[in-house]
Amino acid sequence: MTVTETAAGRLVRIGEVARAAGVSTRAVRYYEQQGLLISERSPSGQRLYRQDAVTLVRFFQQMFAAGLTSRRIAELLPCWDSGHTDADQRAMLRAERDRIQAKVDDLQAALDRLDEVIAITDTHP
Amino acid sequence: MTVTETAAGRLVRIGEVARAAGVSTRAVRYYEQQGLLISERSPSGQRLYRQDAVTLVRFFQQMFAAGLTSRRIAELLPCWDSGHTDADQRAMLRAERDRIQAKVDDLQAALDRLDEVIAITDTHP
DNA sequence: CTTGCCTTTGACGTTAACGTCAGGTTTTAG
DNA sequence: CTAAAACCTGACGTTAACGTCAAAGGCAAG
Repeated sequence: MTVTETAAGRLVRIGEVARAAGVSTRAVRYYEQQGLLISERSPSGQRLYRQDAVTLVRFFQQMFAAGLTSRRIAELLPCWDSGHTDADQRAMLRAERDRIQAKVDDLQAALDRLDEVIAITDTHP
Repeated sequence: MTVTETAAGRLVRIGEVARAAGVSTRAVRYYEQQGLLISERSPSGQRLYRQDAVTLVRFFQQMFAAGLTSRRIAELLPCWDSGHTDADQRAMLRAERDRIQAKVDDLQAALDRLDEVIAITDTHP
């Protein structure tokens, strides 16, 4: 309990963030390099993250799974941080939303194709 | 109309296949190299495909979009060609089906997150 | 003090489905 | 016949999100 532990929360090292979020430390360093995470540094140079970094990393994983690049996520981060958005950001949000929706439709179509084949091959031993 | 043009259908060159399926000729050669397509060769060495190759290529595109690798598609091709499947193939079919379904769920979750943000930023100019 | 785990920077490796260029042959349109 | 368009093989380039290894420091426990 040092003087620096105020309402801002406890600071955690990279390993704890990685374990809590279910990713590698390499991934966390990569996110920081891409401008997705910010860290303070201990006197010896070790990264210290705020504990909400764990939530952020989980969110990044979800966006990556949806096909967003780290660049795009970085461009849209202000929408979460500040709640403020300009016209460009709103357009990007809708574009990504539409792209994901199209992808869902594609996947659903592929799923239907596979289910057809499964049904046929199951009744056709 | 040569003697070889029987009920098997007309043979088309790679460019026609590519255009009809909406891909590059490079992609078609790649598919053949991966064992997804078969071609006869003209006396001068040009690839000649059966016209149903177009349907196949479109199908490959759909499977690629669903995250299947060319290797996996090649392993499952007999399920379409012959209708016959062994236990391994049926297991693979279900595994891919489940993986795609999980991916759809992930995408839907990401979509909901984005829609939340869009709703907030739209009412919060 | 030393053992062992955690962290650092730096840099090369991976993967899949092609893109792209080079240099040469073939087919087609006129 | 000739020029353009299409085709061939071969081979290197691309991309994103990390994996992996190297060499070296840092930190609590016993």
